[in-house]
Amino acid sequence: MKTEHTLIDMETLERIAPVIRHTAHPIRLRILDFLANEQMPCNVTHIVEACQQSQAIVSQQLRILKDQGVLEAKRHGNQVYYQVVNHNVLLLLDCIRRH
Amino acid sequence: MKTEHTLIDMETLERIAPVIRHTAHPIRLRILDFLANEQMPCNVTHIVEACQQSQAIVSQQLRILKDQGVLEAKRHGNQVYYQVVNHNVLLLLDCIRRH
DNA sequence: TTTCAAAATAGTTATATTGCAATATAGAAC
DNA sequence: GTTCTATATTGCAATATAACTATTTTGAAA
Repeated sequence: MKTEHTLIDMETLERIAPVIRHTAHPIRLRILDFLANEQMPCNVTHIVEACQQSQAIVSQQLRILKDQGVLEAKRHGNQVYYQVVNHNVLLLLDCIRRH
Repeated sequence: MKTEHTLIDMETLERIAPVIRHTAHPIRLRILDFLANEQMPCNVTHIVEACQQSQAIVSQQLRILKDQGVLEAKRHGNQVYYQVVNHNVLLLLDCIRRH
């Protein structure tokens, strides 16, 4: 008896692969790990500290994650707070912890 | 009471991110999904069929996955059989199925 | 309205990745 | 050896990504 073959279709793979690919970057993973730990929206300054990278670089990475629909941003006066909205990508972090 | 912060260290992220990044590619995910389904080493011709791509392209993708330590190849006479050896990356497929 | 802090964007250069066509290698069979 | 089948590699050209510096925008406060 052979196991049923139901491969994920290519359209799905083509749609999701870029999200994972864009997420699989050291700084961006750090951002996600940090936000997941904090369990609340955090402002950019706070995230910059957690990453130990320049503000410009972190801001770029935040934008990439936002473009991929992984994060969402909300401005409160002077500051912008980011939070994870695609919680599936957090599975990547579990995947890494188990490595 | 605040939750303990133990972020994954940057060295680990820098080491693992490329593996995930190289895996997050439509054809390479398809290869993994196929091999995971077959549950046994498969030869290149078989994999090419599953991918519906040219032999050259599939061969390139196989090499990339091998370089990343995701797959291993064994030659038997004329043919080369590939199998998944880093089973952690299969979590990506679960991650995609849940999307 | 000037100033300041927070965050985003632009511009640039270097490097990596992709897809594809052509060619090469490895082993089996004759 | 020659031929055939299976697989790998090479060389491009196009495109994408990375890192970094400098500059700009935004909103708050003086």
